[in-house]
Amino acid sequence: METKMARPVRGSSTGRPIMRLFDVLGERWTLRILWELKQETLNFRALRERCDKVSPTSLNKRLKVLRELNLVVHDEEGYSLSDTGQGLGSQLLSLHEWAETWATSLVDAK
Amino acid sequence: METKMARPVRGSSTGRPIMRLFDVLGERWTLRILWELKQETLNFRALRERCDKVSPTSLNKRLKVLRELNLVVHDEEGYSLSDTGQGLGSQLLSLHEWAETWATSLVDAK
DNA sequence: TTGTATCGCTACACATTTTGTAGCAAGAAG
DNA sequence: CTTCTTGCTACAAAATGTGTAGCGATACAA
Repeated sequence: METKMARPVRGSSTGRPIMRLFDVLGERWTLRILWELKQETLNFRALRERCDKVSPTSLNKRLKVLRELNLVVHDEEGYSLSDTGQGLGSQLLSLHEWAETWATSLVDAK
Repeated sequence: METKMARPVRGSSTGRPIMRLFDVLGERWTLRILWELKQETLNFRALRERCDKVSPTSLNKRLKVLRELNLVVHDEEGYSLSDTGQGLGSQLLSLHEWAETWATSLVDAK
């Protein structure tokens, strides 16, 4: 039984899902891509615009990985989060809420 | 009123906290560092070991940013999450739970 | 057929980031 | 003094990311 999870993992060779996840999310643009796709389905060029015109090279690299990991799907409508990916999207939403309070605390600390 | 939040943000110039967060978390090792510090206070060298011997150069760069953003603190005991950072740590814990079910779904999809 | 437009994506050279090794300076303890 | 551990820096090589131009496929119009 071998899955995409078993691929070489940067930083940790245990193959623990959380490490694989940190790996993927730690690559530039990944979080942002998931964030934008959480809001709506977008085609390649539109997604690029949303992500501050990330280079198509990078975008395509990320999308390829995200599709392999079953987080993003691609159909005639464009790119969107898979059912699994939606779960991760929700996590990002709660991260967003946390970030708002964090920002406030930073301001207050001034 | 100006905070560390206002610093140049890779990918987005709006300065929205979530974008700043994506920025920081999207740098290599940041998520892992937070993860390890969530478990316990560690000194520089110990933290390095936990993070698969990340180069001291990278580790120091990350720690510097995390301290500036008030997520990590450094005292005689070593490095640890700030009160604010703990909040982020909890998010990672729930990310961990999600990752476990994700892994299962990947295996099943095989 | 021949245009025109849009799509996903690739080529490639340049720029930035990350890595690995070595080791320094400061402090504690003998 | 020596020896040990600490946080951290220097620096060159390797890996990763960027920006622009544009290709091949597809769709629709003239």
